[in-house]
Amino acid sequence: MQTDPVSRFRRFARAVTAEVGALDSSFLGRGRPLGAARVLNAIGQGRADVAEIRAYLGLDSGLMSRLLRGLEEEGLVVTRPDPGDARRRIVSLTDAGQTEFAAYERLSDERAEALLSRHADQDALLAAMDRVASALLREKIEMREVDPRAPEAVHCLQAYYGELARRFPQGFEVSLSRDPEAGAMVRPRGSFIVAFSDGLPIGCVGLKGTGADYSEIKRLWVSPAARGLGLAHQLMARIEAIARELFITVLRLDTNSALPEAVALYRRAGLREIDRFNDDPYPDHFFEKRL
Amino acid sequence: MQTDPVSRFRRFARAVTAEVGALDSSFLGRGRPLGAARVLNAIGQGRADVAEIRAYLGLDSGLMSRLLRGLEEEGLVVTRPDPGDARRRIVSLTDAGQTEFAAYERLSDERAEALLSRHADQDALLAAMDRVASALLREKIEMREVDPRAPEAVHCLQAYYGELARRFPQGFEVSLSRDPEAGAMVRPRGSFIVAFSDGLPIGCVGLKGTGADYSEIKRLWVSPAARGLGLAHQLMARIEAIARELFITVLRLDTNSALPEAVALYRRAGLREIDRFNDDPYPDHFFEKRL
DNA sequence: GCATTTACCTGACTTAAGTCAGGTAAAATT
DNA sequence: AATTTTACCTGACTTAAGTCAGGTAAATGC
Repeated sequence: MQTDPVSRFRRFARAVTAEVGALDSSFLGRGRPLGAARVLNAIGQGRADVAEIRAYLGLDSGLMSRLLRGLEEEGLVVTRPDPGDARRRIVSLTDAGQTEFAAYERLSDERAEALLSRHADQDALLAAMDRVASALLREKIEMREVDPRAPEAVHCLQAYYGELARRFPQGFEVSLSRDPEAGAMVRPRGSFIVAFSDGLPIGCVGLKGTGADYSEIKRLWVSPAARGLGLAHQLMARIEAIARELFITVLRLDTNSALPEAVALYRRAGLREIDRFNDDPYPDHFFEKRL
Repeated sequence: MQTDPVSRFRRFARAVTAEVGALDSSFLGRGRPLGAARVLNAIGQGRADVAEIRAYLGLDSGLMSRLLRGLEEEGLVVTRPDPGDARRRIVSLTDAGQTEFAAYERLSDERAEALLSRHADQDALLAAMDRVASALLREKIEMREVDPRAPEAVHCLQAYYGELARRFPQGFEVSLSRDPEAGAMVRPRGSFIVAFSDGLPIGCVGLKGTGADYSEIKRLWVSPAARGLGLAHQLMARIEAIARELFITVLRLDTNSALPEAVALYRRAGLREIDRFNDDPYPDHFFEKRL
């Protein structure tokens, strides 16, 4: 019986090999050997340093040199010496190279679309794919400070409000269109952080300068695809570090017992439970931390 | 922002390519070119017909011939003419070939284990991987009649009872050790079906001959990894076909409103709701279908 | 300032993979 | 029975990928 973890993983590998291999094969759709196509795409993704591309693709220096020359002869890339170190070379795409790279991207998109369109339960499938990818990439999660009105932030906040609406027994009213608190979550009064995993927004947290003698942590959310990876802790640590940068000395936050994992997280993170400090109807738990 | 389906799928492909590629590379761990190793493994998996292996691996007939001869020279496989068609050839592993194939399997297992061990949230990760694999392989689901006391069946039944225990407000008492009903779910009185996806049991259903003038459908279960693929319908259709084979004319079943998707399924499947026909404390919905 | 290291290039080579045009014997078709 | 098709084999060839031993020029270390 193939129910042990190793068998399950190997079954997964067998299942995705065919589909993912088909995606890779878009690198062969334009009459260019795989090696040259991979180099072109590495450059298209923004890699400019020859040594970096070589390390990324695991190529021999001689082979890399020949592949690059081939692309140069095709008129797709140009190289010039690194001004800071004339031994090194900087590569970039010409206009023709941009066009060719875009064609590869389109091919990949088309194959991905064709593969996906064969599946009826796309939402569930993509959710599971997000989960697998987030777990596999968990060491490469990147956090960026963004404006809470930026699309990445709005994406997270919509998911957050949607979840509140589902989980609060009394529901939750979304008033996202013009968030009155957004202005308080930008520097220098506050901040807003979005966590990305290979480009996909998977979590957020806000720091809201209230003008009073404390600041508030708001809208801590982690995508279902990324739960169990310790991301909420990382977000809390990061926003706390920013609070210190902004000379904030007292952090407060409120939450609801319908979100028991949030309550547990705040307790574990060393926040102290305090009395109600606002008259918001939703929260029933209140925390504080002095920095 | 990379939140559209195509970007999410491509992110998934990027994330798994590295890991799955590492698994594939176990085919290179024994000093044999990839092509030869793939042929050896195809034979080890039970493929015996040369033409079938050629089609499966997408090889040219000349190349296949040479790879096979190489393996023969290594003493790993033997070929003999197909007795039914002397043009065709049957390949099988020698003892040395068996040993070599087992070594490849061990390599793959070890790599899989190493990859998995790097992940803390294994249960959630494997659940998501099962879901992805089941969706990708949904056209290759295989249903087999098995004894309800066989390990594959017990695996499904444990999952089934576990889910009942979680979902019934009053809980559910598992008395699996010696299932008194198992004997009524084997031919000629009844039947038990397990659905497999590339070896993993992902669903089951039982047909219980009661001795009375009706038979019962019992223990319809679909793994969370395979929901949304229409498997429950397939299982119902299959068990109904078997009931006809056994000259059963009336099918009954009971279920509980804590399982709304089951109630909805039975209604959609054309079963008629009837009055309570037993004094089991758990069910509160009763269905019948005349064949 | 001089030796060493580094980044890239070049030429000669090997290996793996695959293609293509025949060829043989058995099976299927007419 | 003759023809065609099929399954496999063989030899000659091409291409892609990669390896290895030098070589040049710039940067670095002592």
